[in-house]
Amino acid sequence: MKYSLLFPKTLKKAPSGAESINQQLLVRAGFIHQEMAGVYTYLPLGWRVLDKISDIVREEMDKIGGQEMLMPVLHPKANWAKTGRLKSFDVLYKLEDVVLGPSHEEIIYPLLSEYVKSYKDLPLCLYQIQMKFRNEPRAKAGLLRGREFLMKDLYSFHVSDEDRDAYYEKVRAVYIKIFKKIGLDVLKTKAGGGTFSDLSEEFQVMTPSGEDTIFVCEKCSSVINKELVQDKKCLECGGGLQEKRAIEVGNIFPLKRSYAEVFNLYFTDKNGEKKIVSAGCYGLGISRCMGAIVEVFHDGQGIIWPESVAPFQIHLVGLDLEDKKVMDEAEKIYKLLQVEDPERSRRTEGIEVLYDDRSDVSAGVKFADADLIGIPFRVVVSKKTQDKLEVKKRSEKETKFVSLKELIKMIELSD
RNA sequence: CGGGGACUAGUUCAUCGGUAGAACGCCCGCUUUGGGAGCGGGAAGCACAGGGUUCAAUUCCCUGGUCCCCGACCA
Repeated sequence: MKYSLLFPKTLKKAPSGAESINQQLLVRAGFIHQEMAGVYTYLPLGWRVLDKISDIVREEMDKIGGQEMLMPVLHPKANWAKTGRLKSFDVLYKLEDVVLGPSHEEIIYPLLSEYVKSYKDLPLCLYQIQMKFRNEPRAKAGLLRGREFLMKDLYSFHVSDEDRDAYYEKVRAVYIKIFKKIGLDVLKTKAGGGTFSDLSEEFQVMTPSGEDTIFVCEKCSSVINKELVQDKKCLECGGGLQEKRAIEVGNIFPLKRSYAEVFNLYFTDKNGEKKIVSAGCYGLGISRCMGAIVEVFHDGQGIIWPESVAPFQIHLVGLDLEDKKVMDEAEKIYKLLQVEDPERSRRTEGIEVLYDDRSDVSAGVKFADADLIGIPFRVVVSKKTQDKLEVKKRSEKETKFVSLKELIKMIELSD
């Protein structure tokens, strides 16, 4: 992608009102644009990041037998009346005859009750990645608490609670793997289950800017959400608890039996007996992860994307482009990088490169923009670089002069 | 949903009871290119909306809206 064509350009200042780090940097760097409180447009750069995160999530969901599909945003109001959540789910957006989906039990249970009849139809693991709608009384902190947000929700259905619990363990392990892949260290946290279940487990990213309060046991280091804390004592070992701030990026629930009862989700087992289906639901906030990553990975100049989720791998900066030789060299490198390694294909054949081809701005502007946008590798081509490339990792200070081959090797190794 | 703050050019802000100004950005020209360059010129505004006070309101007062912050809430 040529920077001169990229929509939109960076901003020197964040709009007033953008106070959280993730909002300031994502808005200034041109990843998102706020439309209302808690509602954002994902601009080309931001959408690429969401797409990267989604792809990682998909890959792992598929590995544990998940099948991706897409359920509707508009839900029949009657279904929500049936479960009682038309009233109890207090952040539900209600329209005249429909509600906007904040979660999809009210869709997937009736759906499955039409198809699942036998133990042979189970287990079944279905997921989607979709915008969710929740009328938060106070949307805040950029992408961390929106009223419209991108989420992956997986639902699993089983012949027994034991089978469900075994799968639940699997999902828990995969979640930790996913968060690690996208650069986030998470803590598993015990929490309440709201309208879904009695208890649940959350995945929390510890950071001072987090908007959740969690408690970490000084003795056994288990972690508990504040809603479960009484007397500031650990539930596991009775040890003292330390209060910390964190961002909840995932939440998994063994679902209440009542959903299956309400929507008549039963099956016939081997012995011809009618049995109730056991289920779990597993949420992961894709857009919130994007915000959390920025909260964790940034410095005074801008964002520092982990390589796995960066919108591009290389930010190629062309300087002295009025010099035809330099310009030709930069263009050549730009093209070579993109076709050099077809194994890395995603949107383009080869490495994803953002090429700053502008000839009407100073070097300083280009460097400042590169730092702000936060692509992992900055590669400069200029009069100085001759037949080498000047490479600097966004996360490091030193620059190195390397050949094109060495650069490609660097990128492959760091993957 | 309680408490607080804000709303003026595309953006960040200044102004102030007497009909609006800078910087950045944008457009044109020249100059310039290793950390947000320089000079000159230009375009750019129903001052959130409605009501009041006043000879006169962007400015003071009231109501509403929107956004932000603190709390409550948060599957």
